[in-house]
Amino acid sequence: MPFQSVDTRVDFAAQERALEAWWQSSGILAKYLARNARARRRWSFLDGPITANNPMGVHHAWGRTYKDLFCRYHTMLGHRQRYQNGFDCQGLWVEVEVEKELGFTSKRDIERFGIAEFVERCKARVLRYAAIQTRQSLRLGHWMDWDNSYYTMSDENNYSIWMFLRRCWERGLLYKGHDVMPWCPRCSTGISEHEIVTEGYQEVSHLSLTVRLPIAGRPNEYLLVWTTTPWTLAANVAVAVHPDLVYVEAQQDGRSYYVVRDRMRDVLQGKVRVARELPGSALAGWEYEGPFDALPAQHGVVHRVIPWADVNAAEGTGLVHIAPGCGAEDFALASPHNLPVLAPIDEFGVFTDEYDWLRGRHVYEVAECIRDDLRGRGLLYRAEEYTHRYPMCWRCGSELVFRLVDEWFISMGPLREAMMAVTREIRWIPEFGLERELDWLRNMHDWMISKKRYWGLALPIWECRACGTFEVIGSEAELQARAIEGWDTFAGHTPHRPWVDAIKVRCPGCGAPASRITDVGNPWLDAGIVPYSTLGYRQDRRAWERWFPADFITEAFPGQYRNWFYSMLVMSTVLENRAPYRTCLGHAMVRDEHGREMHKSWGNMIEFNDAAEKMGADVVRWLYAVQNPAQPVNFGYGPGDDVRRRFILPLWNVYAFLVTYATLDGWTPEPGASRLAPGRARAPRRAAARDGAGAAAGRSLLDRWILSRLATVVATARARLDDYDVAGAARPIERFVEDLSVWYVRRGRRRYWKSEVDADKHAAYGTLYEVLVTLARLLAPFVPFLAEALYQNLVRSVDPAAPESVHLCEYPVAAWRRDPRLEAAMERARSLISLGRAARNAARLRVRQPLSAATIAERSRMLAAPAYRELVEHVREELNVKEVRFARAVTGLGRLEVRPRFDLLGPKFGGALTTIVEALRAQGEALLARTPETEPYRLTLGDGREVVLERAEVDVRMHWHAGFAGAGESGNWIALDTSLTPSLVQEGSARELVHQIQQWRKEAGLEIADRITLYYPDDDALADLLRAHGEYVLREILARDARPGAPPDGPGVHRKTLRLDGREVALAIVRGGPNREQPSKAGGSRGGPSRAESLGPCGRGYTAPPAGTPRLERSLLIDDHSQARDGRSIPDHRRARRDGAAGHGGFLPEAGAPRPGARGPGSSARHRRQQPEYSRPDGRAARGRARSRAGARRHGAQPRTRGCGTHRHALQLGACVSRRGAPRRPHPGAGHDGRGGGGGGRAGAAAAVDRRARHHRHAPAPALSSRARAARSRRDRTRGARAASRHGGDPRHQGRGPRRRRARVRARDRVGARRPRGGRDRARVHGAPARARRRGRGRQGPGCDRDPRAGRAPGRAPGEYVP
RNA sequence: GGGCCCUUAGCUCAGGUGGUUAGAGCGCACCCCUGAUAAGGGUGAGGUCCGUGGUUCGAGUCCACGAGGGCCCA
Repeated sequence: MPFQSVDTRVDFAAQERALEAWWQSSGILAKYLARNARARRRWSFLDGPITANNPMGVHHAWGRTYKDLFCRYHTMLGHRQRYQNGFDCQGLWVEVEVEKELGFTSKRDIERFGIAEFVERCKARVLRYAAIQTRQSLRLGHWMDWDNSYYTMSDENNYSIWMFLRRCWERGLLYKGHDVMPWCPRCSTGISEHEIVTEGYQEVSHLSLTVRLPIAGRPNEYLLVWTTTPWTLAANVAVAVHPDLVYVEAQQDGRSYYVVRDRMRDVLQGKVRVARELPGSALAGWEYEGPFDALPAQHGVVHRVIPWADVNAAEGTGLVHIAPGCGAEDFALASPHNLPVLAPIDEFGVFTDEYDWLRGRHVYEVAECIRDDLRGRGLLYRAEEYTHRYPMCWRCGSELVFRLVDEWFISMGPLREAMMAVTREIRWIPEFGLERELDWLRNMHDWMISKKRYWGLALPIWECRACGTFEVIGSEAELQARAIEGWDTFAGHTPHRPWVDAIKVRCPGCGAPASRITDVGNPWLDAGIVPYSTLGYRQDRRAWERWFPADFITEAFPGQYRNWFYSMLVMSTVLENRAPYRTCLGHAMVRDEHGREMHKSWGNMIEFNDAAEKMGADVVRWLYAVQNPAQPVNFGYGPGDDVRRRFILPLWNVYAFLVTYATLDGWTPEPGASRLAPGRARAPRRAAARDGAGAAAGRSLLDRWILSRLATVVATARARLDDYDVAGAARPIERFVEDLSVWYVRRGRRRYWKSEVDADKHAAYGTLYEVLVTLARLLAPFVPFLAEALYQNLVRSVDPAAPESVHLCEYPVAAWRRDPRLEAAMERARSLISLGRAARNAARLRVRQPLSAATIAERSRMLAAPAYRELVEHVREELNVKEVRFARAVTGLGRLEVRPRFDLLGPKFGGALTTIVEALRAQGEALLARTPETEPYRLTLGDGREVVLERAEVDVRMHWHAGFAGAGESGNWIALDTSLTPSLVQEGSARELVHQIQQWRKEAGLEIADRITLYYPDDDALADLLRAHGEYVLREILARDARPGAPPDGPGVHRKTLRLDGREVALAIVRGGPNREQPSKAGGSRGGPSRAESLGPCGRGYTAPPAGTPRLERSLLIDDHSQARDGRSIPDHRRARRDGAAGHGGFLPEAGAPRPGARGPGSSARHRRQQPEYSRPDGRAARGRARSRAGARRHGAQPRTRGCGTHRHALQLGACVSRRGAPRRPHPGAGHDGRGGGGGGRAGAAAAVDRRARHHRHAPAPALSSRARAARSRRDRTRGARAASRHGGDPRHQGRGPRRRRARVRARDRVGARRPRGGRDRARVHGAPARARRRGRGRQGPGCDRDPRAGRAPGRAPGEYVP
């Protein structure tokens, strides 16, 4: 059965939905889960539970991509797994959302509503969102055993925590503590320290009071204290001073105020007089009258001044109001100073009975009353608004207060060392995770595990009201055994409030009935127990051991070092003193595509469902896969589109290419080839043997190269995935796909087009097929949908016996022969092609013009080996030359010039320089030839002396012989023979004609398969061209015939005057015409020589689509973009390109004729007519040209001229690239970009000349005139200033010149001449110490005369550097 | 105040254990190709690798100090 046709314009999201449906209907997921059910080797993954409280976001998709990827990878390796997903169910975050649903504002609402009903609502919400998240995860392609997810609200999870707490209690780690802690009055709960994250603080404005407190026994003397929380004054018991700071007694209006000296001017308004200075220690021990001594709670409190080292003089008065019941630091002072602790507010933030007139008032609303009361009693010094950062409730946004509470804690001190030891056993990725975790452990406080809420773990602590004894119940069985009442109420319910609260047990101390404390547990207990609860620890210890510890966990690391990673460490250390996981991969946060945090309110949040539908899940996954997990990812539709264009589309197009041509050729893989991916796990060796089995005969070097690359990338991917390095695997795969697309397929294309079916074509199909099938398996864990789409068509459609899904296959092994030499040689060939193109660019020789030869001079002579002749053939074809030769040395193609660096040698040799210059001129080439690459030059002077020149101290440049243009890099050169023979020119003209007619065909609206007849002027020189190349031309343009003379009138006749070789040629094409032949790729001229081959290098092998071209091919080939298919608008720049192509395809329209696509009066074609020097005989494609000219006009540049012009036939083109250089376009700096021209005028012009001179890569830089030097100096100042302005005007940045210059030097090296040594060498000033040398390097070049370091440099004439 | 991390092109980022001339994508300029075409390719411009000092034959990379930013803790 043949392949299914492939659309290159696939809707990936729709395809993903279809595949998901197919997986569902075919039960593939179930088969995947069962695939390794009996495997001996296990891989244990433990899922960090996702909070099932809202739909999942794109940030969850990052971790879920990792989770799914590694599970799939290990599945394909044949490892048995549990595939269990987890949902986090209990906790305040769920309560908050349910409260919102019900419109509640406080805990009282919940109690009125009924705890039982409220808890049921919480459960229902969790189940609802768990289902939603499950669906979303499946959309992401996240395959887990979704019917077997764990829920932290399950009985097993809760009872496992009971077991853990019981163990803590038995070890004496559990205690009830009093603490002053951040408290949310609205939620009526304490907020643990690690819940007050940075975002938990906000800028708010509070009423701040400065209060004077009368000192006992010192009439008219007052302590001045300052507070931003007036309500805490009611609980004041002390004032703290720093014993070592200097305080003053300041007199004002007949009163004395004590305040720290440094703050006196800020605190005291108006005139003051300093009576004396005294250390804080002198104040300590003084007693004073409290601000609210009349309140019942304050009865008997003696207010004292106490010393405290943490007092500072940065704000306030230097005297700190202390209320131990209202602040954590204050509370810490209570015990050492024996201070009473007053707790003024209840759990709702309301003042208690002992606060008299404040009783019943809310802490949020008393600031003004307190101010007024103090003012009325003459104690207020000042009141003002004060803005500061203040902690807020992370759930409801209410301001937190500090409150004295009873809470339950696990003491961490005894666990600290053990936990740190356990932590060190774990592999942390990124590595700094270890330090972060250890740092947290070093600093961790006792863990507060209680919360005064409703929906959560029922802490199994039963406390006796009578005697205060408490105990911890460790299991449901124990609870039943111990229950003395309430069991009937509880039985049949989950261990949650309110049902479990009904149970009473007998106090072991006094025998009285003890009740459960009403607190629920910290939710991190719920998540931390899962290495035990989900693996059956309580049921079967041996079964548990098979999965414990987890091989791998992964979550977002901000937060989890102190949350999930941490709570698992605590619980596992207590229970088993073992690490609960072996490898912990943390990843950073998701930000928007501009790097900003995502916030709903900022409008830059992307919903997961939107991302999946707009980008596709594979794009989302790949975007995460290539990301460095340690760095925040910038997520958005822009980056998603990058992924699509960069990776997904090229891969898809290669796949479509194979399928299209294989279908046309009727090619199918050999029977063995489709068995590449068996479904059952097998020993790696056998898999390896099979992966390499397709190594058929007839494979070209190109085939062997791509298979070698494939083997390399497969090996890399496996090694990186084994090391939990996703990006390390994904990035090389992406590079491989690029190689496959832009090199293997592009270079190999004609092998698929050609008519005959031979071994080479089989090898081409077989190789590309093997690569793609392997890629499908390689990519299956990364992009499961795309991989499946490829696999289903490439494998399943031709081999029903193959595994049903790519996800049931084995992961590929690197079985093909790796040939590093071949890979290196191919790199070399590609590099030489790139250099050759650069040379063509520089010589203004478009690729369409064939040249006679290219000559390669290679340092290591890698390509000259007979075995690599095929690679040379690629070079030849890509560069469109008739022949590639090898030269022993590049010196035969040009003259190497060795020039001294006057700026460096001058200071070194002084007057002797002239003899050195002469010697260099005389023996330069010989010197280069005999000096090994890494050694300095030893130059013999005329008088017989030898001097040693560092490689940096000379410039080496290449002057190509006339008729050559070349480029080199790293000792490898390629030179093009630019001489044109009439025959070459004619061949180029033929291709030019074809090119123009092809454009015309498009413009005329001809279908790609339409046949035409060409009519041409009888007496024109075109006849010669057609005589020589007619067959080629006709074939290319799909013409049945070319006829001299005028065409008949009638429909389907198109006339046009083309511009060819500087002449205007009036042509006509007519659709249809006499039927001369029916060439057909599928069945036509098979057996004859392939068109591509018969044409030689200039024939690009145009094979006509057959008469009955199948629909599938047409969908791929037909060039009809007149309508956007789905109504999407074409981006402007693309439309411009399209219009440009249709409107003026490199020829001149007839005079006066309106041109389709012309865009207004300034359009390029008209401009061209008015500026004949623009006319180009070669008719190069005009799109970019038109744009560039438009751009040039905008920038006021002159039209460029071309020296070769219409006489190009007769010219030896080498003249254009002779040592004086071809006429050039202006240097971009000379006005195009508005940069270099600066202020215009003479200086600007001189600067432009200077730059242009330097742009002449083959021309030695002229010694600069003093005027040019001055001009450059001015220009450099401008540039420096501009650079400085980019850096906020910092003059340190002005010396940017050297960098720029180095870049220019490099560019020159590449194209024109090469100085075969490193830039670092250049800095090796003889005898100078390293540091000075580095400075020396930085000194050369423009801008250095303003370099503050320049004065320290040995002298350099500013104009002497060589650009 | 302590710990950890970051700072490389206009933007976003790569750059094991020190080693030729620091790279990619996007953007920009120019060009090519027109059978992957709502594409593709090439060439080029653009860098004080945050700064200073040190170690070293050699530092983007190692060390110290400093600056700015982020996270965590106090």
